[in-house]
Amino acid sequence: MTTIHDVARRAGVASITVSRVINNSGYASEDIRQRVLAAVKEMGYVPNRLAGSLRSKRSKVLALVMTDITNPFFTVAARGVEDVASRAGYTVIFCNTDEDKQKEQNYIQVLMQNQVDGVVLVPSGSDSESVETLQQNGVQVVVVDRHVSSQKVDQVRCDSLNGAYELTKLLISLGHTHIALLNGPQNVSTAADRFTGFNRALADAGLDTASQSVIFGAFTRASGAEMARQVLEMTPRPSALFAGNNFIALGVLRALEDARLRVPEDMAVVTFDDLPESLVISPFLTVAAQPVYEMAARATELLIERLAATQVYDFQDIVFPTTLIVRKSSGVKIETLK
Amino acid sequence: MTTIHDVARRAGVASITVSRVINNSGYASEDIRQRVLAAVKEMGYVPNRLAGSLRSKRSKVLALVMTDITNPFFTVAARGVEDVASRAGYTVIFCNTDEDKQKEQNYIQVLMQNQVDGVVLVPSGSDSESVETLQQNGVQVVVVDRHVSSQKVDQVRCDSLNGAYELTKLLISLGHTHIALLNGPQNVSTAADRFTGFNRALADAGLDTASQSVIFGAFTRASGAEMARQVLEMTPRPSALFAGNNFIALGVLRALEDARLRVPEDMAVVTFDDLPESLVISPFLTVAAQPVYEMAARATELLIERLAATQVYDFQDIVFPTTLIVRKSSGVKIETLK
DNA sequence: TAACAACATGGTATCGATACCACATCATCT
DNA sequence: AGATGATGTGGTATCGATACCATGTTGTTA
Repeated sequence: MTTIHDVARRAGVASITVSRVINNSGYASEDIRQRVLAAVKEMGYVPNRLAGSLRSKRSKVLALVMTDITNPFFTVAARGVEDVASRAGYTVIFCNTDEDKQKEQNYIQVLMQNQVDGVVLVPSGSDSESVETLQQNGVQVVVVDRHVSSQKVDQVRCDSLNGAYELTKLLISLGHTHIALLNGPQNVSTAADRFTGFNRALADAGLDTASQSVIFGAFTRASGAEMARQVLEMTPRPSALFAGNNFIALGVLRALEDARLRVPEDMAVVTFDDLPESLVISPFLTVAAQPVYEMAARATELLIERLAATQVYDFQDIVFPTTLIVRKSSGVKIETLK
Repeated sequence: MTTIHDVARRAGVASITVSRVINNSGYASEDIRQRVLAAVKEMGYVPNRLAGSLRSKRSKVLALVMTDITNPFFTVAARGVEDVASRAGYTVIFCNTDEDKQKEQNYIQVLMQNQVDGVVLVPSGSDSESVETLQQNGVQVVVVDRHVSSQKVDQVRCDSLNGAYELTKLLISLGHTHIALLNGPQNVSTAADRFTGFNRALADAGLDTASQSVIFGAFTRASGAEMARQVLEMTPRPSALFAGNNFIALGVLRALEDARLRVPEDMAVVTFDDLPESLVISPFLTVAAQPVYEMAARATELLIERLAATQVYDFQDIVFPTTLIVRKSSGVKIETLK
């Protein structure tokens, strides 16, 4: 393979000059610039970034560690990260942990070994172990979507508590008194916050929180369907279901269809996260929508700012608001039906 | 950051010995092995792979360059690649090209700069430009799913032609004489092969191929819906639709639902690729299923074998058979209905 | 016109690991 | 006993780029 020295020899300059030209750093006369670029082209020179990063101690690579690539929520987030990163000259590596702590830690190790400059992390749990591991190794981190206990890291997320509060309040205002929350894992902050918001809305409305059904499962279709089946067998059966995220909602819809229950006539349904238009028959789910793209983009900006910064400064905790979008799935006022 | 030299000093050995211990290469007495591992642990040593790869000229990193990460087809393929790769000690980087030639080339450049050892490539077109670029830079390649014109590369794919032939033959045997093929891009080999298989089945049955509707679009839900809408306005309207892949099928189903057409009563539907159970209401699509996981795994094995090989050998072209799975969406014999 | 900044280019050391070679020691075999 | 090969350890050069420092030229300003 041709190296920077080969190019330099061909162009009749020093290798450091070639480096300056291809990186647009330092000065270079137009004459030399042309000669170098010509040599690069003729020889099909591809710079070896390993060597460069080794010396400069900056790899210009970021990683997005997320829990489920197949979820449109994270697909959109990935675009947000990549757009901002590539604009700043960074490459992004995508890692999928499947909500598995072990996989997450493995990836963290591999990323550190490969000297990534920074990590956008969607943690699989609420502890800050991965965050600390990275920081101890000099890798910058931003936590997105989910909150971790550490105070010493930038965090960007949505207001799950308030979103859940609003969704629940809506259902209550429609006359529902028995609502089931089909949630994600209890140790994930978004699930915990949605649980809190749910309870608070019930309490504020003077409803008994103890008599509501709350199930903690996983943020997957399969878990959503399974939790819905459990709920349908309860007596008395809830009149409304609150799905913890988009995938749980899809599972819920499937279980309801299997049980020949209509939405919203037989069962009201609301959920977190909007689904891209292409994934659903037609938009009809009432949701607390999160500005995913903006969240991911903002997180990446924070990360890059910190990488560029010459000194340390306070960690930020940014919370985006959710937007309540009322569609058909939440139904109309129960009294109206009677 | 602690380096291998720091660890060596702490353990009272030479750095090369540390290298041997952590890589399990060469000899090391039990005593020294313990001392080194203890030092590694105490100091939280994380090897710098950039340095190692620079010297050894092997990064132990592979890349999977695919066209649509959000398609379950590729999600499964990704697992196939990763499983085989990690078993052999390789890390995998995932790249998504969105069927965009430019993006593909950009990724290829970045991957070469970062010295990946090999690439599993799902090409966005049928030319072999990316393959050649990689090979010229000493990066091994295996082409998966889609065929490229080059003879000098390992290729692994499914028998799209025969799969399409069987699906079409099935529709014909059910009495359909006017079938529309809603296909992917014409310059993608799988779409082209399915087109050929489609035509061959029609010809073999003595049907006029010219009078059938064939539309080339994209392998997406949106395109599937759009093509279906076009077809529904035709006179005479086809009685069966052949979707070029799973996403096109989902778009088709949506368009049919919007048009209040029932499947299979009002319109028979068949497609390529099976969908994971979790994505559909209930398995009811008649499909030509492809062994995606096996295909991806086999491709990765070929790649790794070639990386381990000490000499060159003939390139392989492996073709997996498809499996016809008949479900409800293809309907029953038309005469039966009358 | 002296002084100083901006422009332009190169020499050399170095990042952190491993390749390669060298050199002991020890057990085993004829 | 000497040869042979497996075992065990280290010294030094090197991968390909960039950091840092040095040096010369040109233009500009007081």
